[in-house]
Amino acid sequence: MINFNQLRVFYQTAKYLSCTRAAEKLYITQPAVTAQLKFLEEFCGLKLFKRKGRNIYLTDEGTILQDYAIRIFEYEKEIEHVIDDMKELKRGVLRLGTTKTYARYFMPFLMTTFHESYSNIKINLDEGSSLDMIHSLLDLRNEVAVIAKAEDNPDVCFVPFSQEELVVILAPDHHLAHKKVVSFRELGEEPIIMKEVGSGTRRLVNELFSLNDCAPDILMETSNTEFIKQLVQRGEGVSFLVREAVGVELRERKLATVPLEGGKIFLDVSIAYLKNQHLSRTGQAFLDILGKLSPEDISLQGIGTLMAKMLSRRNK
Amino acid sequence: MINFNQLRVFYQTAKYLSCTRAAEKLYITQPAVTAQLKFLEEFCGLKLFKRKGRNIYLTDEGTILQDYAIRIFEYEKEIEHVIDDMKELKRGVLRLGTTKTYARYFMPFLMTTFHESYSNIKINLDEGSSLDMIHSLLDLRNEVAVIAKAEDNPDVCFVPFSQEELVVILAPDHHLAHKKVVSFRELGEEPIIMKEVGSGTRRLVNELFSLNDCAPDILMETSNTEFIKQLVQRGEGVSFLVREAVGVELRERKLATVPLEGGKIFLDVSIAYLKNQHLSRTGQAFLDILGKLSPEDISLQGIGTLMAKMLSRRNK
DNA sequence: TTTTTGATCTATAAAATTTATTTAATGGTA
DNA sequence: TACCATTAAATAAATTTTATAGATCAAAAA
Repeated sequence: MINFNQLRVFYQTAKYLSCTRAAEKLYITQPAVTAQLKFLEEFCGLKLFKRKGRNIYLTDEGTILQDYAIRIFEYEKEIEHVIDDMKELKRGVLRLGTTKTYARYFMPFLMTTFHESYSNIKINLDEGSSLDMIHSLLDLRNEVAVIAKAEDNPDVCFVPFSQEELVVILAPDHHLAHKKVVSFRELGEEPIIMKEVGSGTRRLVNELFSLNDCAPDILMETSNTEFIKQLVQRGEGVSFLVREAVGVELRERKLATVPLEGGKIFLDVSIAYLKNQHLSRTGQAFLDILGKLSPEDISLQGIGTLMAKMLSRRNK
Repeated sequence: MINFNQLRVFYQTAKYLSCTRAAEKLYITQPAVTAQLKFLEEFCGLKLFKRKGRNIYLTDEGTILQDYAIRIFEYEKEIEHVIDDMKELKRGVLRLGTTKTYARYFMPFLMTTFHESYSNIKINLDEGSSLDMIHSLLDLRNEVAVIAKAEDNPDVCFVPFSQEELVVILAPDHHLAHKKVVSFRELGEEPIIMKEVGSGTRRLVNELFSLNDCAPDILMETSNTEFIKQLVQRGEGVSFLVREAVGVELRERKLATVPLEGGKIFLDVSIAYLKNQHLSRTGQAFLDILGKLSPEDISLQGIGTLMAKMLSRRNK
């Protein structure tokens, strides 16, 4: 194993062909240089310098070694630069997790906002169900997740961030479609097309059904929102989705919605990260960006309002 | 300045994702690893590992740093390899000096012989007068020189190596060409074409003239042997050259020679190197090769005999 | 299943040791 | 004389070890 301290002393001495100069550059005394050079020569089993009078010169072996030393210490500079970059968030990775729904409807926006402040941080966006994303945090695959609180976990910290309205969707010609209001009990009679296990939407829907002392009659379950929309459109059953996700279809009357008895329901969107794990600087930076959106934004507002806020802030 | 010891510990720990394993590989105890990692993280101002239970994982920053560490320590291996090669004379440079005459007439032979034993050592052959070569030793430009002893120097060590016969050369139709024997006094009457200042031949010739209480009448001086031959051939004057250098011309009767009164004269060929300077391994190896030719070869034998010897030894 | 036990890791603190550096004095060279 | 390298002893700094604790996991036992 090469002693890099000795190599560094050699490098400087070879550069200036002077122990004294090398000592100055290294902020040590000159005898320390002589000593380290001696150790290095002993280690190599080679004379690296020729001493002539009060001057020193490289031997041929020394010259060969110098070539390599130069590369090593140029490389060191590079590493130091990289470390500084990472410290100053000029370089790094942010591993984010989110659900497909959010990924599609507002993550691009959050990412753009983050990217404006930290343009050199590579964002790695992972998608899956809310539960999958919680697991990805626990497995350290992701650092921050923007998800619905699908399941409580003692090791995960959930910061409420926004709320999304959840709406019942049905085919426009569905027999419930024209009712003024619909109850969970009524919906319990209908075949339900449910999001997959682990989904925050599913958790909320299940909760609401059991609050109303009934249970959903699950016909199918899938993680694919497009599937759900198409199935509902064909009248296979009814489902629940975030309003933002079906805005177009509702407007184009491909899908319909009915107000729920008891008023609107909302899905909490949270920022999740591990409790007992130091957040990386990039993760922290992302939270800071999100934090600037609150606290007013952490209210009963859908993402549409939130995005408007962010946009206005950006324009300032 | 990066502490390479810390980086090395980091490198091994990142490789095995285990402090214990890294400690084994580094032949230190595990707490030493933990400590060094802590120092490195402090230096960087970045978390490099995530601790989860009894395992550790790289953070993103750690992964980036690892890329660089890998390169550094792969490079270290390369350097160690180069050092070994130099030690084992599988790599290196031999800077040799010699005079034009020898360079032409027997250095190629010496070099080939050396190259057979040390095929990876680059030979750098420098040419000049004997005196030039002595200066090149003193200036550390060359390490070993094969020259005539042109001038004594307290810092240079001369090891007699061979002897070359020096002959008078004259035009075949020169009025002295057919004498049985010629004296220096007679030659003092003739215009002499002399080798340049610093030449070993010149020194010997001068010495011999003054031993005979006369001095050469120098018509011209040059370092170029071919010039001398042509000038002598045209009858411009007489000169002295090593017999080996004029073998062809004598045989073809383009030049003539006359025996000298007092018998043959010889030029000592010596191996010269600095007294108070450690010889490099390559230099030492070259001397060893030459040393194997002696001691019988260091006798009154010309280079022709010597080469025959070397050849025979090679064929064994 | 749940609990317990033992093995395995990492972390920490203090002491011991090794390594590097400084101080002071020496010697050689221009 | 001034400058630079070397040497040796003393000192400072770094690294490592020893000893110990805490956490987790897997297998064994309740």
